[in-house]
Amino acid sequence: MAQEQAATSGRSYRDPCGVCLDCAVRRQAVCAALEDHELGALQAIMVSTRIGAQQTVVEEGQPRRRVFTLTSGMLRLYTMLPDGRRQITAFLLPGDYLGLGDESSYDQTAEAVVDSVLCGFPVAEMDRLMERYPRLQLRLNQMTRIALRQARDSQLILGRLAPVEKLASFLLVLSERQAESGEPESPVHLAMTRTDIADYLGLTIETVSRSFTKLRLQGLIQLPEAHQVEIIDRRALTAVAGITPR
Amino acid sequence: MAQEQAATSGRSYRDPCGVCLDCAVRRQAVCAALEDHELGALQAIMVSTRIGAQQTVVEEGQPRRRVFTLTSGMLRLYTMLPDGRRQITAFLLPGDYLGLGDESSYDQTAEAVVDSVLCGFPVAEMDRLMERYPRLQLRLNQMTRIALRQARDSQLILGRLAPVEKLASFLLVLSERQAESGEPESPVHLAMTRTDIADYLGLTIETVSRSFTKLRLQGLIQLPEAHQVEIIDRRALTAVAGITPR
DNA sequence: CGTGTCTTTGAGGCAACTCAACACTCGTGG
DNA sequence: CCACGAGTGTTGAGTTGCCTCAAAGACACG
Repeated sequence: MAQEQAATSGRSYRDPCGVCLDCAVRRQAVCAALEDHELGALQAIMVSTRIGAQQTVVEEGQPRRRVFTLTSGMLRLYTMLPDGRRQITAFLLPGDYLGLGDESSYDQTAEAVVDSVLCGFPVAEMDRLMERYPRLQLRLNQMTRIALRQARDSQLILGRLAPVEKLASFLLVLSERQAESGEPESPVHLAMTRTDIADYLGLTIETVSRSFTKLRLQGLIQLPEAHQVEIIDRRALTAVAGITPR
Repeated sequence: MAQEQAATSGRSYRDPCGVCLDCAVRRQAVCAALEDHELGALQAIMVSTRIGAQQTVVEEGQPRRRVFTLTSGMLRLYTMLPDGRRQITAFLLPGDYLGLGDESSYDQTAEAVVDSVLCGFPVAEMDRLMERYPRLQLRLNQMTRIALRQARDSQLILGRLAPVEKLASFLLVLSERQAESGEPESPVHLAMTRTDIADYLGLTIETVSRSFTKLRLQGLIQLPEAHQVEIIDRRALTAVAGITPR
């Protein structure tokens, strides 16, 4: 396992050039709740952080002092059992918020899947800001509700779908999220490894690999590279998934 | 399947005698956020509803017009696949709130496991009340965060635990929740059927039954009745569960 | 060019599922 | 009072499919 190598944080700094106004996730993240002229207040408490792939952002059990918006890259959120079994509960994409479910301490570990950039906010100052701008609070609640729905979708996938169905629905969700970010639906880019996918879907890497092969042999997808999935027959893939992705 | 028999609501009425002040879940439910003298506002929009076992409270897809606090009994929240496979994502106990994750329409079906009593609130009036009492809003957000954490715990259980481990952790969680309600920890009362447990843990009823037998033969539990579980060796049961319940 | 990581594929075993039968409880009605 | 049927839970036998173990290919990096 490579991700145990480092728990160090990346370099932090007041972002010199990238202002919130020009941010790539300005319309997706928490900040979407604020008007342009209100952004300064958020930017004043914001610290931009770059983090390398496989590095830990926050660790389960640590005091929850900062919350984050992911602006680029990808994070995995996971819980680990004493014997090493791991369950990834979510992949965070740009615009997503880190710290939604946590109370006084983080209850899951967050690691960067690839090099990522985060906006960090001190919890205390964020709380003050939410009192000042109630819409910020409302937006955060909405994002928590969305996360809850996603977690419950995941429960269905983990509990009742067969391996191929799990993978099909996973690919469709990724495809949808790519589309939401303005990228094309079809060549789905898998930033995570097969191990990550397995630990997200409750499978072994071998079963994940075999499921990819099955979908490929059925002509539903193509795999030009291991991390590039071309969706050939979306309708059939949806049928295999058993569920209509939200 | 018996639960398809009825989608009718129980009788609704302004509760004549039971006032919020004397409510059994006054300190656990949303209303815990309000002072005694503020309760009247909540009670004014509240409609108490009795619902029989197996009856549907809200159905997936319906417009979310009312939200509820469960005051007695038990609900199951579930999603169903077109082919009949079912995943129960949560069991709601007295004090729990129904409608946390939903936006404009319910995204899961809620059914009564046993005869239950609910406090119903029109969404529009509840929203107005939350503006008037910000603490109500905060409390609801906190409950959503708790639900999110529970859903993520469930993801771990579904994705990475073996059947016996799943059942052990399920029993421990129920035991804990009983204790929170002031009841004894040990004879855990299982209001739901084996089918419900199976659909919650991602197993078949036979595997659930065999797992009960395994725990019993190992001397960790006793089963005087099918719905009564005496926890004999809590430490060993926790070890089997693999996780420390929150 | 060797080393390490990641992915895929193959072979075999075991555990959970499927199918089936039986025990038990609880109503209902003869 | 007992026979009967429906619903629920347990147990057994057999099968399927996922996991385990193993190996080889692909690729990046030093």
